[in-house]
Amino acid sequence: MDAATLAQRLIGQRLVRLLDDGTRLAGTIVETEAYLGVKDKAAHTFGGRRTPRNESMYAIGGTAYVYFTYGMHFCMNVVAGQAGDPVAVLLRALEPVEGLDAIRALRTPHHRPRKTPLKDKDLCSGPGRLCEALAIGRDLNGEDLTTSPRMWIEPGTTYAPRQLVKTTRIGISGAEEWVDRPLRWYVNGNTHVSVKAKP
DNA sequence: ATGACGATTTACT
DNA sequence: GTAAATCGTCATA
Repeated sequence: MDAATLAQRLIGQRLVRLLDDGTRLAGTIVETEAYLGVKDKAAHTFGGRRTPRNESMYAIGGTAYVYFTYGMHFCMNVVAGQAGDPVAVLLRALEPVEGLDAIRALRTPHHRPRKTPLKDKDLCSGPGRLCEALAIGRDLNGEDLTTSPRMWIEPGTTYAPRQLVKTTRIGISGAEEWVDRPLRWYVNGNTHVSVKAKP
């Protein structure tokens, strides 16, 4: 499937994470971005670049591509294409629905004390935040979401196409003519979305 | 071996 | 709004 189609279909579905201790965490996907592979200047695989880091983008659709960035955050993608076609969808925000207490704890590590308690809308509103919230790290890179006992996708809330906002992607200022391509989708009015488009 | 740079988040002014 | 935090990765040498 192409990444733009998958990005829209993932909105409303539920990302589920089962921790080793049996805790079940989950959130409804409310914001996604499509990365179109070798032709997309914003994608890690632009021009066919293939390295140990982005290797799982070349895997079959349904694989997780988890990478580390800015020296401190993870981001998670769902690979969209056939094996060898490195297109994927970045998950940018979830509306947390299961395991809120555990999620809050994961988002408040002891080495990073908080001045004020986190509001619900700040728990999973960003690609780095949602990975921290669901304990998604290196060990889940390359995970097959269609068979994994640790992380998978379930049906969730159904949103009509007209409830989705289609706009530009975030954090890709160096991508030249791809900067303005509308390849980000989010649920209109949902408070857990990371960055809203200008009205 | 080295250096520049992130598909970001947080706190502070 | 601005800036700091923080380090794995990759291209260059």
